[in-house]
Amino acid sequence: MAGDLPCDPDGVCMVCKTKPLLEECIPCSTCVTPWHPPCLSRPPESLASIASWECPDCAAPASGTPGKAPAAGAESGLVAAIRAIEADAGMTERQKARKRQELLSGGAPELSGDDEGDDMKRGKRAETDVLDLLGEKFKCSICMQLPERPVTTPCGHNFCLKCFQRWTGQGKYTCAKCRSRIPQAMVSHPRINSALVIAIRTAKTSKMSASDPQAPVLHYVRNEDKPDEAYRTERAKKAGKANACSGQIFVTIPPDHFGPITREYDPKYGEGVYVGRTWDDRMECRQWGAHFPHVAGIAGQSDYGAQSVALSGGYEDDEDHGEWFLYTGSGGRDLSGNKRTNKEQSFDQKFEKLNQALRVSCLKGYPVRVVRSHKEKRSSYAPEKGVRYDGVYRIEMCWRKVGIQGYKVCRYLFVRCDNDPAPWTSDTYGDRPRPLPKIPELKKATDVTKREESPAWDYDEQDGWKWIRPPPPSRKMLVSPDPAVRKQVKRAMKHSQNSVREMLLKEFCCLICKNVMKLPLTTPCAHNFCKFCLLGSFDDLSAVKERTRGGRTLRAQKIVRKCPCCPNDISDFLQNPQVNREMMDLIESLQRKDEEECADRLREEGNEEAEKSGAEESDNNDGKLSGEGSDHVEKSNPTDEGIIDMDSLTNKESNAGMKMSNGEDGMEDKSADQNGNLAENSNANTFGDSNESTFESVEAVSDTLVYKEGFVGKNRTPEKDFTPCKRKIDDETVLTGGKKAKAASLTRSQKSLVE
DNA sequence: CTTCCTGGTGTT
DNA sequence: AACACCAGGAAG
Repeated sequence: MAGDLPCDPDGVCMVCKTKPLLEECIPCSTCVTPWHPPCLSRPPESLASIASWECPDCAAPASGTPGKAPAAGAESGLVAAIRAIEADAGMTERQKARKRQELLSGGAPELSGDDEGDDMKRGKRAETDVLDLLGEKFKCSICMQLPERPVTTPCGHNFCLKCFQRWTGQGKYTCAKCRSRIPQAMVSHPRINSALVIAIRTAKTSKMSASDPQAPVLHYVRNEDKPDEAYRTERAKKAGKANACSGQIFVTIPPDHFGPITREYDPKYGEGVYVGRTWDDRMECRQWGAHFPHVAGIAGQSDYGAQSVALSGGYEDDEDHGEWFLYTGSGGRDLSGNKRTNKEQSFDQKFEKLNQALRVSCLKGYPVRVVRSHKEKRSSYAPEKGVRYDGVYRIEMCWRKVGIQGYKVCRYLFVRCDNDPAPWTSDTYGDRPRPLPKIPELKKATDVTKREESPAWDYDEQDGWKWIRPPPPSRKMLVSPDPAVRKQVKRAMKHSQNSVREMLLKEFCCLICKNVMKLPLTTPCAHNFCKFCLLGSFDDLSAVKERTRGGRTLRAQKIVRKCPCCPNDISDFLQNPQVNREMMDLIESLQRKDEEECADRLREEGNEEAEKSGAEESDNNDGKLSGEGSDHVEKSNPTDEGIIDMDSLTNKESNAGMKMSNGEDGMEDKSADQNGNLAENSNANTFGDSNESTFESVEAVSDTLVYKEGFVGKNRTPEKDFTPCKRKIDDETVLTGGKKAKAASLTRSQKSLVE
């Protein structure tokens, strides 16, 4: 059984290491990977069965995630379709690969509504280009497909998580492509390269959703006197962010809002909280409404339902399988004194309070938002750092059982039901209804609760997941929607439509210099950096400290070097870091294309400007943002410029970097880096003015709002006594680009303090 | 890594 | 007003 391996990309059988002729190999009918029959433990019996032969990997899919495969009924059709593609002599290999991908990702992309504007069409064309590029550049070296849940080895090769795990599961601890050793840590805890995931997915899907807000009830809390970031009151200055107060709430959902936070609730950027959105900490997550409680894992009301949960490793009974997980209720612990958390359980959990709230959501079939925190160390699906929004799940059933610590715990089966794919997959489409996984512990469960009525949130063949019955009305309804807010939302939504390539390039940022990576390295902890940035951030790269004393060499001492983004020791990786070639190729192709498009756009805009420059001037005099033109200039400039500037910079730099790469190491690179930063700062300054005016106008709008109650209570006067919570690097705000306005680095309250 | 310990915020 | 809560620095 073990030991069955396919041929590698060069056609060399991974078992016998010979290179059989192509005709000698048989392709798997599903994944089309070639295999060397003499090396198979169970080769196909007859000639006839070769045509429909499935490789060991496809025939025995890894257990675990349910429903990942296409619907059973469609399968035979799928296989036939793939074979038809393979048999088509009129297609090049690339075209075939492309077709296979389309099939496997759930059918050809439907290009609906061709009546969209020119912009949209260009967008679509760009995407398919990018998808082509991806298909060319990125292949899991085992299955030869676009990597699914990609992981990157220290030697710079990319694999599907599953292929990788299958490979290492067979006791192979060397790279399937280059035979370099794979470190044990990566074998036991492979990390998904999320930058790659997002890139692949952005290329596949168009984020330009057509959802037109049909007058949602906008909830607005009076909190504009709060700073943008979490802060601490005079009294709370002692300890860390634990005692911070929340900054502004940016979204306009009521605190008891169920389901996704869509763009119409986001007057700031008009994006809403998209799946995969990550924040530094729980406070920031709270500010975007994904999960309001700062400490608690469950947001909800026992008589009403639970809106969201956090998976952050607080309860050892939790079990995370990505698309579904088993969640543990809260309570059962002694929290007397000022303990926030106490891992020790000393009594049984019951279905009351927040546990009951979850049960209500289960019974009603409400969507529950899920955030995962980096603190959940046991899950492969947890983010590397911060807190990430992973979409909505439904609680299919709940029960009680005796937990690991011997007391009863409440248990919930969460199953994903989001229209957007999860952050760890490069799927194009979101979830489809999937069969419930087998839960062995159910045998010993008590108080088993299942939903009787039809779920309020359910799947519709046409529209995907949606409210089948109306969502529960908010009990904290506050304001009548102000037309100004709606206008603001609309404007923000327009601006959020970045071009695919811009988004992609943003994903391929070096986490140190924040520019698009050149010579990208992927650490075993799945962080991406420019080679020079990473190497340059360590002054001495020798593996060990050679301690010499009196001419004698003492025992060498290993040096620990932490990844700049996480506490992992990457000193082994630094000994022989290999550039992720595939990623580099892709970045370079993207940059080339981006230049082309920029040129295109400039030409077009030049024409447009010329056409209607007369009309615009009168608009601008008004000062208020009336026309799209002025609007566009004001708000999109900072992001646009930032990106364009970044690119041109990187291009210059990468040229320089390439030439330099022959010569000596980090010195030059560092100076280049500094240049980059300098340039960026000056850029920020240059546009500071326009930014500020945008800000003021936005706030002026907010101030006109009516409110009944707010989050600011208890006579708190943050302006007078807050200190902002520490931020690591100032330019972090700048670098997140469009997400956070650059002006945000200086909050309004801070400004007033300065004055 | 573990332990200590602060005093936010929503719910009861 | 009391209570509960899957934080998060800092120190050991």
